[in-house]
Parts: sequence; structure tokens; C-alpha cells
Amino acid sequence: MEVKEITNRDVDFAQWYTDVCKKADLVDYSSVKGSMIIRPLGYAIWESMQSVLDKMFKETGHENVQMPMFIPESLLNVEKEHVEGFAPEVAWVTHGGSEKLEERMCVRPTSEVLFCEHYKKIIKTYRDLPKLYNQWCTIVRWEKTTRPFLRSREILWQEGHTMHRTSEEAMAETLRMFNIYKDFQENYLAIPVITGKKTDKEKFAGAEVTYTIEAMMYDGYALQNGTSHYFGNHFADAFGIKYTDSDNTLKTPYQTSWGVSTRMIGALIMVHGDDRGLVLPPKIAPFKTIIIPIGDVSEKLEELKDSLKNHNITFKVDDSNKTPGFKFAEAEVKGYPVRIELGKRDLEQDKVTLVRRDTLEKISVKFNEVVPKLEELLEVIQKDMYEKAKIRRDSMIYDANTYDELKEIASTKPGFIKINWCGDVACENKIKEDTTLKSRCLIEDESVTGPCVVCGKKATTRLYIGKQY
RNA sequence: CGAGAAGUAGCACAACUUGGUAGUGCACUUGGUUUGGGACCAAGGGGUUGCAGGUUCAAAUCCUGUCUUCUCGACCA
Repeated sequence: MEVKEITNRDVDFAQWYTDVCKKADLVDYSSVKGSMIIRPLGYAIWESMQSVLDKMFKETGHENVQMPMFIPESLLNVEKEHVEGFAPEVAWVTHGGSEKLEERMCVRPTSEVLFCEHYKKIIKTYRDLPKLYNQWCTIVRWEKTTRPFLRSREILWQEGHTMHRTSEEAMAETLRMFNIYKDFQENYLAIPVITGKKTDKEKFAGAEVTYTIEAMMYDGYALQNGTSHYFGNHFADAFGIKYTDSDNTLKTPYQTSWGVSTRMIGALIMVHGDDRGLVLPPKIAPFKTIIIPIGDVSEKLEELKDSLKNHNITFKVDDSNKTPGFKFAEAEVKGYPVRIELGKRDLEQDKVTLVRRDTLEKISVKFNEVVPKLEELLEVIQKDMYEKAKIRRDSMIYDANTYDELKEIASTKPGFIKINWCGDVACENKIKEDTTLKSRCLIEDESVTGPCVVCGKKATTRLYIGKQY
């Protein structure tokens, strides 16, 4: 039984994605292109992600702050590479009320310069370091093509900005947050990720090193799902941020920034979703289960609700007067990891039916075994979803040893391709021109032997390439 | 930003070609009967046809502009 009105995933993936976003009530469009309304379920998923990440950030010593939304043009212009990277896609405020502003201001596309301006004021001595700040906020980037969660003009995200005494410490921070993102996506979102450094061409405007978290969607396209940057002292130099070290000399601090956004919701949909809609991994699902009463079962319903509450299992109850079939379909679209069919016919035999969202398997258990079985299922589902995604991802990673092979794979098989690369941006550009594939990240745990697949010169690194959203 | 398609009730669509009182199904509301895979009966409510201008006695319909959505490119930490 197919869910009505959701396009088949294998027929038209793009349309399927849009359908799931709408039918699962995650988002709605507003009257401004690329500014989406995140509806209760979508926002609850974000809150769930937020609460896990925020805890991880705080456990590693970070503090939350809130920076201004506006950046005066002169401030944005302080760091050259940064402004060149972002100027083409910022939104400008030119008027305050009816008065034209003396200096126009952009709506923050990211907050490096705001943090730098502030850090310049508050960092005086090595005792002020490190500064480990994070903010949860929205930013604006005037993208030309927009899609719900994947690319919007107004982006809900988190951005960490830190300052350190030494480059080693800053690099360690860059990697620490990178690993937190990786851990979060694999263990909570059940998304197997591919991680590594960005090439110089693809790194963040102003960064010395950018580490990226790349995930492969069901259709083989890549989604950049988080980045962690090491800035060295590029920004600190540009802003004149200095501190007095313990040897009484002036030194420049080292900086990082790192961020993830609601794009991760898009990844959840495109990695785990199916023809019936959303499939949420238990650890991130705002509600772990939904109870669907069938017939008059109010007494047992209250008992079950109490039991779930006592075990801190979040749940919803669908006690509308829709038919069971309607409720089942609805629960499936919205991705509840397990649904509990609490029906009077089962209850006559002291039974309850549990249904896994990921496999749609129906499991009959005794009433008083619902909670332990549910707890067990939630763990199994979390693990199985990760494994299933990993198997699919691994089956769509290819090696290309020659340029012809690369082009052949690129035109026939969706997914990532591993190649030998000399490190020259010209080769990177040629690949993109010929195949539309872009560098995902460097592969650091594989030894490199042989020539660059593009130019034939000696390869210096292994590289993942793929199509991206 | 370029090429293409579309915008009529919450959703899917009809009426547009050939200008003349905006309709159907689902959804929604109320009452009742129901309930194990998208119920049934009865009675209701909901629209200045995306927005702005133009042509006309008269515009959902013709013309212009604009906004939004979708597809493919370009752009994109």
C-alpha cells in the first residue's frame, strides 16, 4: 500500500524529496524565496539536534553568546579573502526607516568578523585565552537556487568561533569539533559520513584548513553537512588582535570556526526516507513512538501512557476519529521510529502490536512487555538504520584509475569516486568541466601511488569527488 | 542569473483555446454510526482565481510587468 501523493523515490528523487518535506509537515514556503517556514515537526527535529549538540559543546568548555545580525560594510571588508568569498551573496540593508544609511550594512552571512571585532576588545592577555564561543542563530546568504533545508537564503544554524594561544591548540580545537560533528552524525543521525580536508579550491573563504563532513544521499549526491575551519592568524592579523603572553611579548592568537545547520534535516530525509515518507532515527526523533488506539481501549491507554512516561520515552497519541489505516499512513509519513497499535482485539489476548518504521515489521508482544520491547527496538532500529545507510553508501563508492574510467563512472553511476590527484587546481577544474563532479575531500588514510588521473603527473594525494546538492 | 514549465478553496484539479454569475473530488465544521491499512449517513462552511497594471460594457480567461514554486544549467564554506 503506497502512501498517496508522495512521488516514488526511485522515479523522481528530487520531487520525492520535496513531497516528503511537505507531506510530513516539516516546512512550508513563505512569500520570500528561500525563506522557509519550519513547522512544528521540522523544528522539533532541530531542537532535538540542538539539545544533543549544545550539550556536547558545553561539555567541551564552550559558552553560548548572541552576536548582532548586521555587519557594516567596512567591517565585512577587513579580511580580503573573506569578503571576496561572501560579498556576492550577502543581503544589504541600505535604509533605516525612510533615511538612507551613511554606510550600508549586510545581514550576517557568517559571523567571523563580528567575533573578531569583539575579541579584539576582550582579549588582552594569555589569561583571556582560549575563548570558546558558540552562537545559535540565523544567517542570510542570497542563494540563487533554493531548496527546503538544503539551500535556503535564511539559514538556521550554529557557529562556533574560538581563539587560542597556539596554533597547535587551535588545530586541536578544529579537529575536536570536527570529531564531535562526525560522532553526532554517525551515532545520532545514523548517517555514515566521509570526512577529510577540503581542497584549497573548496575551502572556506579566509581559512587555512577546512575539514568537512560529507554525507552521501540515497541518490548518490553529496551533501556537505558540517565544516570545521582552522584560520591560523589570518583574521587576527587583519583585525589586529594581540595578547600579551607569559613572556611579556605581544603575540597573535590562533582562531577556528565550525558550524552545522538545519541542512542536516535534509540529510536525514534523503538518507533514511522511503516511499512512505520520513524515517527518523530513534535517537533524534522528537517522539520515539506513537500510540494508535483502535476501538475503545481507554483504560489500557492510560496505563501505557503512564508506563512510557515513567521510562522517559517521548510519545504521541493519535486519538482522532480517523480510521486506523489513515493513522498508520500518517504515522509513517512523519517517521515515528515505532508505532504502537493498541487494539481491543489484541488486548483480548493481552497483546499489543509494535511496528518498526524502518522495516515495517509487525511485532506482537504482551501488554506488560511493551516498554522493554520498545526500548530494545529503538536501539536495534538506530543500529540497523546506520548499517543500511552504510551498505548503500559503500556500494556507491568507486575507484577510477584512468581519466576515461573516471568519465565512464561519472556518467553512468551515481556516487563518489576515489582518484589519485596531483594537487593542481587545473586538474580539479578539468574534472568539473568534463563531468560536473567536484572535490568532496582529501582521503588521508589511503596511501597514494601512481599518476594523477587527469594530467598523469605524480599524484600527491587521494581524493573523493562527487556531485553535490 | 540563463532556458523551460506552473500558480484557481488546506490539497489535487476543471473552467482559459472561443472574455459573460468560479466548479468537482478529497480535506474541513456539526450531529450520529464506526474503527486491525487512507470509513459511512445527514446537514454545513470556505474563493476579490499569486500580486500590480493594461485592453474591454464585461477578465480566472487576452496583453505587460512582477513575485513564488518545480526541472535543467550557471552560481554556491
